[in-house]
Amino acid sequence: MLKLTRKVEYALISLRHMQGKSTNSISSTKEIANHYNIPVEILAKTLQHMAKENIIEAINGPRGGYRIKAKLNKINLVEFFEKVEGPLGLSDCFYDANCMQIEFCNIRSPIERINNSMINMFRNMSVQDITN
Amino acid sequence: MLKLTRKVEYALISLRHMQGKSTNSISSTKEIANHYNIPVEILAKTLQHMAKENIIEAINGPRGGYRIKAKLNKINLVEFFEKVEGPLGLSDCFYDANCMQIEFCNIRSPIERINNSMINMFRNMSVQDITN
DNA sequence: AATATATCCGACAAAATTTATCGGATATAA
DNA sequence: TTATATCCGATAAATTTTGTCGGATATATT
Repeated sequence: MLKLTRKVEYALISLRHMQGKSTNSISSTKEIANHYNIPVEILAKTLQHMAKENIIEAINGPRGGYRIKAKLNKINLVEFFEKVEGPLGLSDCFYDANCMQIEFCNIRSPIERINNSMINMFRNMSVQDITN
Repeated sequence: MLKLTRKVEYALISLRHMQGKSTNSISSTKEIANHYNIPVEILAKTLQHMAKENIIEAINGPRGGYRIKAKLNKINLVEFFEKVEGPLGLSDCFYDANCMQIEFCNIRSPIERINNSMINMFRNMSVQDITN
């Protein structure tokens, strides 16, 4: 409950890895996967996904790989989580109402308050707060 | 990602339901399950569990059921979540280190900071903040 | 005492989500 | 031309969450 997914963790690990290197330096999927013991294919997917979201940039061909493209201090964690994993919320009902309880639910608005607190907390942190 | 489980939701719905009734009034599993469209058996488990944790009290026999036992304003959400669902954390590694990355993980301490922020947030809210 | 209604509880099954794998395509530096 | 890298859809495995089943125990009511 209330956990991050591995995809998000792998994404953050990769960003921090890249940020530790000199600007324009390129990191390959294999390099990162080996270094941190991450399954290559799943990391590949994660990196491709981040590239599509313009967080990082892909360089094709041999000696290719990825490097950071976005300003990490400009991306807050809510944006980041949503880019990497999709919509955020303590319950599905805040973005995809399809719930047997919804009609008579007596905790929707209290949970929503808490949800907002959580989201605000993450909105006040940038990706760079983690990768630095 | 970052979601509450149904068990927690069912528990909160039940508590709020009971709190809406006069003191010492008893609510049966079936009553709550029917009212909120919750599968009876799974709600039964959840209520039994809360009874074991002394949050509510079970009355056996016909016309039995449950009523609130603890002071809900004295139970913060971290305690509550942990009683109902077990240990809390953005990552398993904070309470059960068994992770391929752990040796070289470069985001453990940053994630831990965020984890602490989240936990503090929940610690500053009581169950009653939801059930009232 | 018998009965009906409730909790109690372990084992199991289904469903959903997360995590990982496979196969083959495309891009490009050497 | 070749080797090395990204790209990407389909699928499979693993894990977690959610729900079901069967039968036991407790007790108010009749």
